[in-house]
Amino acid sequence: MEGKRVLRVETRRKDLRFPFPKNFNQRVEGAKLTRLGRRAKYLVGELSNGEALIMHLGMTGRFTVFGKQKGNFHHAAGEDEKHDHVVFEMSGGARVVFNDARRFGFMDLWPVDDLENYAPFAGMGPEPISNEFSGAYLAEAFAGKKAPVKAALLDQNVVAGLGNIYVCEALFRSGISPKKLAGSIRRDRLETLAVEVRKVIEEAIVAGGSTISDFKQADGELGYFQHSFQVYDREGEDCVVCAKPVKRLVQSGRSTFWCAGCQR
DNA sequence: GCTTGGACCTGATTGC
DNA sequence: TGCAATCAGGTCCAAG
Repeated sequence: MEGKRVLRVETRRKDLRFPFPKNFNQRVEGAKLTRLGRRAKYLVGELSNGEALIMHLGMTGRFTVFGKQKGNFHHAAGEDEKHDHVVFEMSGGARVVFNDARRFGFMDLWPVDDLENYAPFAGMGPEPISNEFSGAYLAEAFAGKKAPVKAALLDQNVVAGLGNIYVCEALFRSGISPKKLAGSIRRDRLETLAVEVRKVIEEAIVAGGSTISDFKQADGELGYFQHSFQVYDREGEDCVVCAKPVKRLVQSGRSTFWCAGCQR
């Protein structure tokens, strides 16, 4: 999409998780997408008309690129078209289709020069792969926190962009119990945690993400990081380190997978 | 002010 | 086989 013009936008329903912003199609059509970036789990497309096209995949959202483009990204029609909710027709012939069965994703528009005041971004923590994120940062962010470290790492105001899978994996690699209160973890262990969080994210990106049921990359490829899970979705299986069974518990309504032998 | 849990919506899986 | 219950990668908001 980057460098291309949005020739036409087709919204096939009036809302996703939230209603589309007012006059969404008209505000996007005709604009050139000058830069496509990301903040946490939000995709941010900067448009030539000064607005930012903000897109979130929710849990089951997916963008697929159809049409001829440098010989790649040429695919047959999607298998579940009833969940194709938005179609962007780009200059150059590509069709970018947003599909989201569960409709937890959404799209929004916000002035590019005011993104720091976009509500979800205000107060958001640093990116886990940025220089700002470190053991020292975690010590400061966790100070006085009585929530379990699992819940604290999922809080986007602490660190931006970690989800349930990667928090479970990072805690396992760090040897830290998900039940440990965030404010009670020693500084040296937070240094380890910061390193492992970064490594998990970087490895997952290289592997093309995690496909549990329906995630696909833009070219239709599946992710491969699920083959590297050490605890996530492995309840009852042997821990890869100590062979004790991996446990599951529910924290703040989310499943946590962990090893009681390795994580203290 | 901080933390938890329900709600949002659909589909796949499990159990009766 | 068929139906109901449960669970799922995220985020927001009300209640505690």
